[in-house]
Parts: sequence; C-alpha cells; structure tokens
Amino acid sequence: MLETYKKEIVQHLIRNLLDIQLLRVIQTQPTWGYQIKKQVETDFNIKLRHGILYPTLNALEKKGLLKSKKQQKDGRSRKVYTITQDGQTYLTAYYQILQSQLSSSEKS
Amino acid sequence: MLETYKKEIVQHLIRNLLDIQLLRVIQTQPTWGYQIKKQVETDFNIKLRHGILYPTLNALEKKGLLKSKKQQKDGRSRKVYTITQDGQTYLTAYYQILQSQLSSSEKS
DNA sequence: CATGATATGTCTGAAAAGAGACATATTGTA
DNA sequence: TACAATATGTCTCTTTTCAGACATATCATG
Repeated sequence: MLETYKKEIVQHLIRNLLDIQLLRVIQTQPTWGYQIKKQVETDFNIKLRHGILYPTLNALEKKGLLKSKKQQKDGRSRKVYTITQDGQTYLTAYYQILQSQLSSSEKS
Repeated sequence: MLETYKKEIVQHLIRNLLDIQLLRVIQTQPTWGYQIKKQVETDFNIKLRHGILYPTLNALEKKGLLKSKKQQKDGRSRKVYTITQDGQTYLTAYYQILQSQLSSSEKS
C-alpha cells in the first residue's frame, strides 16, 4: 500500500513539478534532453514524453534558470544544459520548502 | 530572489498537491472546510477558493483517506474531517519521497 | 432586518495541460 | 539501404483544470 501510494505521488510530482525535477537532474551534472528522458524514465519508472520535455527545458532557459550550449560529442549534436545561479537559488528555495514540510511533520 | 522563488513554489505546491496539504492540516487536528480555508490562506498567504476546496475534500473521503462527521458546535453545523489509517500511510509515503529528494540534494 | 461572516455545495465557460502525432536530421547496425 | 536509436522541435485535438459565479442555509451584529 505504501509503495502504491509512493508511486502515485512520484508520478504526481514529476508531472506537476517537472521543471524542478529537470533542474535537479541538471544540477548534479550538465546534460541534454534525450539523456534526461532516459534517466528520468529509468529512475522513476515512468514515461516522459519528449513533447513535454523539450518545451519545458526551453521555458526554463527563457526564465534564466538554465543555459544551453550546442555541443558535438561522440559524433552527436547535443544541446547541453547547465544550471545558472538563479537556477541554484530556485532549487535552494525548493529544498527549504521541503525541509519545512518535513519539520512540521515530525511533531506527529 | 530566494523569497520570490519560495512564494512561487509554494503556490505551485498548494495548487498541484492540494490533496496532500489538506491531509497534512487534518492530520495535526480534525477540522472542517471553512476552517482549513482560513488557515491555509493565513499560513501560506495565498487565496484558496472554496470551489476547489470542498470537491477536493469530498474526493479524499471517497478515496478513503479522510472520513467526515457532521458536528454541531458553537451553534454551527460543520462537516468535521478526520484522517484515516490510509491517509496516514499516504502522508508517510509523501514524507519519504521528500526525504529522498532532500538526501540526494545534500551531495552538492 | 439587512449585512457580513460562517458553512458547504455545484456549475459553466475559459484557460491550461495532456497525449500523440507530425517533422527533421544524423548515426550505427543488420 | 532499410531500420532502430539518438536528438530536438512543433502542432493539434482532446481532456482536465480553474476562476468565478450561482446557490442555499444559519448565525451574529449594528
């Protein structure tokens, strides 16, 4: 039951807070869309359609939380994303909120 | 900047994970819709329309995460909600996910 | 006795989000 | 030379969600 709920909530989280999850992945290491798709699908065992992924990445760049650079590697042309200072701050805000949600839960 | 982001993320969270936030409030103490509205609006400094609140509460009850009982108190008729065992489990799942998101962030 | 607060509910039109296709280009493999 | 995988993008139709109104009832206050 707990595991069922966890899967449900994770899917909910990825769907509704996809921007944050993308920032999280890119924060650990600069990477590109296709790689992120593969990684998220493996890590969370869910489908991530590229039709939602790429527009979200572009939106995050436009918002200044990510920056991208076209790179040639392994004979492949990739748009590699790096997190910006604002992106880092955004994640800090997210983690502080999670922390406060957890702190207030410890009372029970 | 951090505070601006925090407000933005909190609004995002409340909107998209309203069900969980409602469970959280009711877990600390059995309460009713109108009271929750006031509390959430004060605590998070956001608007919570009752047009979304009451249907969500009813959905949570239907799902078995909450149970309600009509009560008369202070000359008022209220539908007081209590969290169920499944509701507790649901919150446990949520907190475990938050925990894992935080743990993986501590590397940076 | 009207007005505002408490209390809970639904409904509708508009906006947003979703699934899945359409589109294109390169590379590696059978 | 097809076909699968890599890689990134848009577009449309459908579904879902949302804001705000519509609705109703009680109670307290001026």
